[in-house]
Amino acid sequence: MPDLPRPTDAELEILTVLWSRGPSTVRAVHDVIAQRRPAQYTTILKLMQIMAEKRLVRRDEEQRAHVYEASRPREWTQRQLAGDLLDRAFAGSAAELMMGALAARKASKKELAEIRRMLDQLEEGR
Amino acid sequence: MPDLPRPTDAELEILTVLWSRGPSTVRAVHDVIAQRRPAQYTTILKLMQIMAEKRLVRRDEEQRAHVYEASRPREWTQRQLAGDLLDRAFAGSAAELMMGALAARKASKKELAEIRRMLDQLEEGR
DNA sequence: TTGACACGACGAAGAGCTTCGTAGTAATGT
DNA sequence: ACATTACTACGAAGCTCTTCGTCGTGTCAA
Repeated sequence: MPDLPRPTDAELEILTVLWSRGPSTVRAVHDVIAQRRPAQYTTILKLMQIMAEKRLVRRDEEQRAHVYEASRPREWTQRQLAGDLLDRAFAGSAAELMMGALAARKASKKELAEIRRMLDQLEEGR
Repeated sequence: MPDLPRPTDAELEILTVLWSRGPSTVRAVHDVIAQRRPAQYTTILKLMQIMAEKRLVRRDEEQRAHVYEASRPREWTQRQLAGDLLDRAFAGSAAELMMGALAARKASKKELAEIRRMLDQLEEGR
C-alpha cells in the first residue's frame, strides 16, 4: 500500500466533503463548498483532477460527469495527520497533543467521557 | 495580541529548536538542524529572517550575531496547531483526534496514565 | 595590517498551491 | 436542428515555500 502525500488545506476540505457525502461529482462537491465560501467550479475541478493524479482520490469516468471518491477512509487519513502533527510539533507526546486539543476547543462532558472509554478499551486490548 | 500565521514545516522545525534551546543565533540553530539533515547555513538564515518578518520569532540585533527567540511559547503554538487540525480534519471532535493520535503512534502505559490524569484535572476544575 | 573567517542582506530560481478563464465537446430542450 | 447548458481539459498567472549563491562588511589572529 503506497503512501500518499499529505493533503493540502484545499485538498483536505474536498476530502471532508467526499467522506461525508460518499462518491460525488465535482458539481456536488462544489455546491457544498461554495455554500460556505466563494469558489469557482473550475477551481474545484482542477483541484480534484490534481488530487486524482496524486492518488488522493479515485475517479470513475463511466459517466460523463466523473465520480470521485476518497482513496482512503477518513480514519486512515486522520491517523496520518495526527501522527504527522505529533511528530512535527509535539515530539511524539500524545499527552501533550491532548493538552493542546483540549485547551484549544473546550470539549463537552460527553466527549471527555468518550475519550476515557477509548483509553479503557486501549488498555484492555493489551 | 495579534495572531500569527500557521508556521510552515520548515518554520516549525526551527521553532522546535528555539523552544528547546531558548534564544539562539542562526549558527546554533543551523548546527542542530544540519545534524539531522543536509541544510545550508544561508537557508536557515533566510527562513529565520522571514519568520522575523512574520513575527513568528523576535530578533535581538544587539550583538553582531543576532539572537532569535520564538515569539510565542511552545504551548501557545501547540494549541493553535491542535485547534487548527481539529477544525480542518476532525470536525472539532477532540475524541477523534485522540483516536487518531493513539492509533498512529502507540503510546506507553505511562503516557496513557498521564492522559487520564489530565482528564481528571480538567473535570475537577469545573 | 592583512588574510582568513563569520555574519547578515539580498536576489533569484524552482517547485508547489490556488485561482480562474477559455476552449472544446456532449447532452438537453424547444 | 439549433441554441443553451453542463462538463472536462488545459494553460497560465500570482502567490508562497524552500533552497542556495553571492556580496559587502565586520572580527580576529598571526
